[in-house]
Amino acid sequence: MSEITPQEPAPLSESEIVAARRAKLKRFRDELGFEPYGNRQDGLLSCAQARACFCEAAHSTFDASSRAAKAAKVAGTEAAAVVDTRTRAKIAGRVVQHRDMGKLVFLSLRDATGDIQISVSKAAVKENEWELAKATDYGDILLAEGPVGRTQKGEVCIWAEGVDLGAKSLAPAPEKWHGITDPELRYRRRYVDMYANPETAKVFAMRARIVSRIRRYMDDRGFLEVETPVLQSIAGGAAARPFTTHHNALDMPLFMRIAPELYLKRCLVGGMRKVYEINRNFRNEGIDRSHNPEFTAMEVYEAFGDYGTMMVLIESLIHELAVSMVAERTDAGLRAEADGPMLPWGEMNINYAAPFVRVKYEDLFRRGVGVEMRDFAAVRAKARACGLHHEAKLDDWLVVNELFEELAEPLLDPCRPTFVTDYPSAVSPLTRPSRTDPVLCERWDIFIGGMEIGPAYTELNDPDIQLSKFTEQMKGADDEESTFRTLDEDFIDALRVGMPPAGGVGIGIDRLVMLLTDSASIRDVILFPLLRTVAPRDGEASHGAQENKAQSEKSAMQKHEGGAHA
RNA sequence: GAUUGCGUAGCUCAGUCGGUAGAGCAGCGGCCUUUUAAGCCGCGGGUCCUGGGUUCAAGUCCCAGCGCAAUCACCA
Repeated sequence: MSEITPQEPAPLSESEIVAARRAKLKRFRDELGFEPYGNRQDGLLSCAQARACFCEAAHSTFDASSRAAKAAKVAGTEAAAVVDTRTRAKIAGRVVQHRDMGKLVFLSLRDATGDIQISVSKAAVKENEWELAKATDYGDILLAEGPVGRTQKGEVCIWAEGVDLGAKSLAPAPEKWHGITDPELRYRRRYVDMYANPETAKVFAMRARIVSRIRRYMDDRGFLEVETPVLQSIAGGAAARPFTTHHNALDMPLFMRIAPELYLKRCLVGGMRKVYEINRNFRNEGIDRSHNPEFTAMEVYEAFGDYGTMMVLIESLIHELAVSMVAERTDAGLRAEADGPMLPWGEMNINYAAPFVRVKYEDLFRRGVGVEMRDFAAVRAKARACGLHHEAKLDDWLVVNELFEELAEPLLDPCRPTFVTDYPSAVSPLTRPSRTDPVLCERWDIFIGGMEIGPAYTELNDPDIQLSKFTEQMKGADDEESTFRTLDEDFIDALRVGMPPAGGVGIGIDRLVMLLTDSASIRDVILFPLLRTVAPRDGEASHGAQENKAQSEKSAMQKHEGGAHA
């Protein structure tokens, strides 16, 4: 790896900007004696820490005493020594501003914590350091060391007494004011987006804290975090198309999981009382503002709980997260309102006050559709009146559900988190029917901002009912679906061993992060969202592209070999 | 998968009725020791997404394709 000798491959198509940067790299190394790709550095402060080092008293003491010394020098009198008690800081950051005043250069360096200005004076640094500061490009990573003071305009500034090169950047930098705005570029070159648009980096820092708070919340309540297979020979636990893959040595077809559900339930059978997994799922389906083919969810199961247990758990979790976001996002002028934490989401202002709204499916249906959902004649009449033309082909309950989605769901207030409870059994085939009314099942869905954040169930743990429902479901699957649906007999076996009654819930973490960080698209909260690959143009066949090609050829060969060995 | 919109310099964007391709930033050369998107003087930089077509002439009009976005469909 380290044996690659530095050289100038300089493809013909290279732009003059890149050529200029390469020339500088060479100059920094050969003439100025800097290592363009840096070395270990100890004792670095972050930009935010360095800014926090500023002390007004030390600054004014230094300012006064150095002015006195200067005056004394002019007057030719004896002066007291300059008093400098300013804190010194050593920082590293990417150059995002470069203002060259002649014999004084102002630079803004940026790291994940923010920006800090440094000033490099010709008189204060070594000759080669001065030349480096003069010639450095936007995007280079620099190190600076010196006292933390202030400029005449009041900006906190490190008055550099030493400058070093952390890493030379060869890439043309984005516009220093607008950053990059083209969403495609932002997703494809996220590493540029992250430094050019500090908002991006901020969202991902918030995401990390949200996920960490979720973990702490679950851990504090005695839930055990587990990890279950991503590669599954039967992709169960949800109705979705899986991605397919293949294990060479075992010569076995495999699926990427669409849900961890069936494995987490096995954990309950094994004796875990409370489990959760923050899990990446993969679903081979369309992409839009709230769907990415791989997404993060949290699934939770609690033995001897039910869907009500899960409601209390999730309501308080989301409420707590909202409270902490209000506290954290002071920049957005947020505060805890008397009637609950409010967070903006696009044009909306969502009120996370607990308790959340609760509405029964049947009641919402009555309000939205205007007829009783169990009165199928009235339901069908209404469907026809609404122009639901394929109504005749549908099962009664499917018509109910279509009308519900069309006419009742829009009644939900997107600005209030809402639990819709007690769905008809017929539309949730794998759910346990209600103890009091078998037409209904013990399930809720939580909606926030018009998005479905997740469902919860009182889990089905009767192996015989589970088996017959699975079988029934597979009969209804069309050809394409049935290719992916296989009866998970081992799971039925597990239920036969005996699974305690349980409540379970799945929460879409990406969507929750969208809401909490005011992000419009799921791609804004996923670091590297899936994009179509784009063929490199002629003359642009870069190193990376060739490598990729070589790699895919290699893996194709391996696959071939795997097949041959079988 | 369908519909609509967008694709112009490294980046952010103009480009009129079809008539020689523009600006700011970035880059290169010069000046400048307190700037805040610093400023001033000068210079270079284009596969107008790709391929066809119409036309004397296409960044601009038409067709097809590619990519992205939005909406819908599929889907939790």
